[in-house]
Amino acid sequence: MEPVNLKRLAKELNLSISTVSKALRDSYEIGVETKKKVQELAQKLNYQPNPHASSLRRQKSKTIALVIPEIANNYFSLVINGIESVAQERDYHVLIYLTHEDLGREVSIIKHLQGGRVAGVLMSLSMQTVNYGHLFDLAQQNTPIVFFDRICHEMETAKIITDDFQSSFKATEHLIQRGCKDIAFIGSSKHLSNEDKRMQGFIEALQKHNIKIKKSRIVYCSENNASNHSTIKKLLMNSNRPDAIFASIEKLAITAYEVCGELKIKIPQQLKIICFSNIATAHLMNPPLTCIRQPAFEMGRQAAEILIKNLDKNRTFIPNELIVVKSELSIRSST
Amino acid sequence: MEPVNLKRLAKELNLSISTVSKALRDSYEIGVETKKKVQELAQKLNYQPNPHASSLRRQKSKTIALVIPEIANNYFSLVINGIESVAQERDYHVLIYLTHEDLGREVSIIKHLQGGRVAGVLMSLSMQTVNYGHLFDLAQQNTPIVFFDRICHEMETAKIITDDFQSSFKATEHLIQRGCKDIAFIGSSKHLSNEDKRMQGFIEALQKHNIKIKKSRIVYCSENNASNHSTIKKLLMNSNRPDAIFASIEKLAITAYEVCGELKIKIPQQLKIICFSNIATAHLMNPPLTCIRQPAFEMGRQAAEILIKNLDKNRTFIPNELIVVKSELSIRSST
DNA sequence: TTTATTCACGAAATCGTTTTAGTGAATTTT
DNA sequence: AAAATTCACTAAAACGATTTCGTGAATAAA
Repeated sequence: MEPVNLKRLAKELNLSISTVSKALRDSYEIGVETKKKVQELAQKLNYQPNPHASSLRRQKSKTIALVIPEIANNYFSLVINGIESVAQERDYHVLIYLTHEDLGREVSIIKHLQGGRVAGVLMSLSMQTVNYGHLFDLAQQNTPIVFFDRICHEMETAKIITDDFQSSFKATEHLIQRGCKDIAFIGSSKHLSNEDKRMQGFIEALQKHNIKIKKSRIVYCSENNASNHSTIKKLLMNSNRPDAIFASIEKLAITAYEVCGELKIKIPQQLKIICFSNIATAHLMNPPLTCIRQPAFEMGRQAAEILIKNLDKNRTFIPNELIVVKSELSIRSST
Repeated sequence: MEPVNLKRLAKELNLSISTVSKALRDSYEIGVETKKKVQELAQKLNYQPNPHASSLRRQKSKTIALVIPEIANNYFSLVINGIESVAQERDYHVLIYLTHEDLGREVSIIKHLQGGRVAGVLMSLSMQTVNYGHLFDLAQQNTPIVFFDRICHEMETAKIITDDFQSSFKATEHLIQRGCKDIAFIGSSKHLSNEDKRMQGFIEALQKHNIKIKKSRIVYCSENNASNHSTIKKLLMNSNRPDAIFASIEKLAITAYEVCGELKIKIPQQLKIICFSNIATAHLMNPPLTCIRQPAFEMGRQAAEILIKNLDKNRTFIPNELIVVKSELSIRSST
């Protein structure tokens, strides 16, 4: 079966390849009659331009890469929804890559992206990412990166975050108002930009209410579920355990629920739990989980929109910009 | 900054482009000394072959498309995890497309894929997909499709499913053993392959236990959450409501939980609920949800493996094959 | 010693599109 | 009437990698 490409269309219409190409892009150089003929035949034969040829010639592709730590995660799933909705509107394509919170994989993925496979990158850093050499390399090769949620402050580009500090502050105050005097903050990684803000918000809220900050109440977990479980269990088995847990990510709150089940600790009577989360069934949990809902979809949309707008303008460098989308506190029975 | 491509490497080493190309692919035509030199320089300059040029020339790309109905869904998230793990091993890239359960979008996405953008497609049909013209078109253009979960029986290719009939049968028997005499089956779409199997399993289990099958107890919902809510509410507000609900998908079970909350129906005392689901917090729900866990990750892996294996062998047609991966019943307090 | 074969490499075509630089003919301007 | 401009189109050169077909030199076989 003969392929349907420009050559085929040209031959069939007794025109040159360039005429056909221009006719399809509605160029002023081509007569209206000819244009119509070409477009009709293209339609009829269901001509689809070869994206590789096009990308090669134009030195840019209508493809962006999405690099995220994991996908079995409500936040990132919703982000993808937002990104995909913009991509589909704008006729862009989205490649997906998972780092699994592993710096090695992140580096290797970014390296693969250096060949010009994609026009731009949307990214949320892995927990382990402490230096940004690979990202600077990519940017230097004229592939712009837009960060969301777990951003890289050191790079000049657009970054979409939520109001981590404010939300964390508010959440902590909420716990204090509920009578908590000894709150533990459980974070996922010392290196992440948003973690840091969340911790700061937590600390400042305590300070404002004259609650002493104990170092032992700030616990960092890892990307390993089993070790997180034992870390939290150790925290809660102690005779003077905290009266509340503020988990910076959903996964840790879930682990905390599990540990409470094992240790027969009653939520919220003996321990209140709050966390940043986009879990869809928070209101159906036992007890319903109070959470700070991040505007995941909106963050995905904004990140994609900024990146694509710049790409469409042939900008290879994206101006520094920090966009903050507000999170929302949903108070439920766990606090 | 000069780009790092074959021309650049060739110039720097005083070799021809073809020699460099062959050296990098470890061709027998090139001397060991030269090979080493070339590979070292490539390493040093961090040469990354241009994927578009390569794809254009070879008339195939190391990219596959994943077309799924939605992503904010635990099943599909886990499937992606499986697919991505294989893709990363095999050095393939994954484009992601969402149909949002909409046939129009599905058709448009598949059409876009006809230009040879991808070497193959992994797919789960939308709820609305009743005819398969667009898919046959794609297959005819030598782009193989592997289906998973929501498959198209009419096409000759590989299909990965779970044992929907068996699992459904078992789940129904479980409800019967728990004393249920009037079970309602809530399905998501009449058109889906797996829905049908699940319904069959449900019916045969009832038949085996001599329970009369009432047509009114088989309810079909849609892709619209609000209308599903009122459908289920209507079912449960009735004075002679069923004593159990078997939801074919997670979303419907969640809606059922919500309706029970509104109507103050106690689960499992007044109504038992069971469903196909991959929700990570099923054990933390109130009450913990009994569910049939589909082997999502494994299904994703297998689908990707079959597709990629065939692509690597330059096969454009994938032999008919039906692979069944077993689901697992997790009994919890909701039944 | 002559002929074949292997070795190590290069020239050039090719993939399908885009784009620059024309080219005659028709039309308009001077 | 000559010159300039517009119109509608074409030829051909990219883009970067792959691959076929050579080609001289060195080695092996006759």
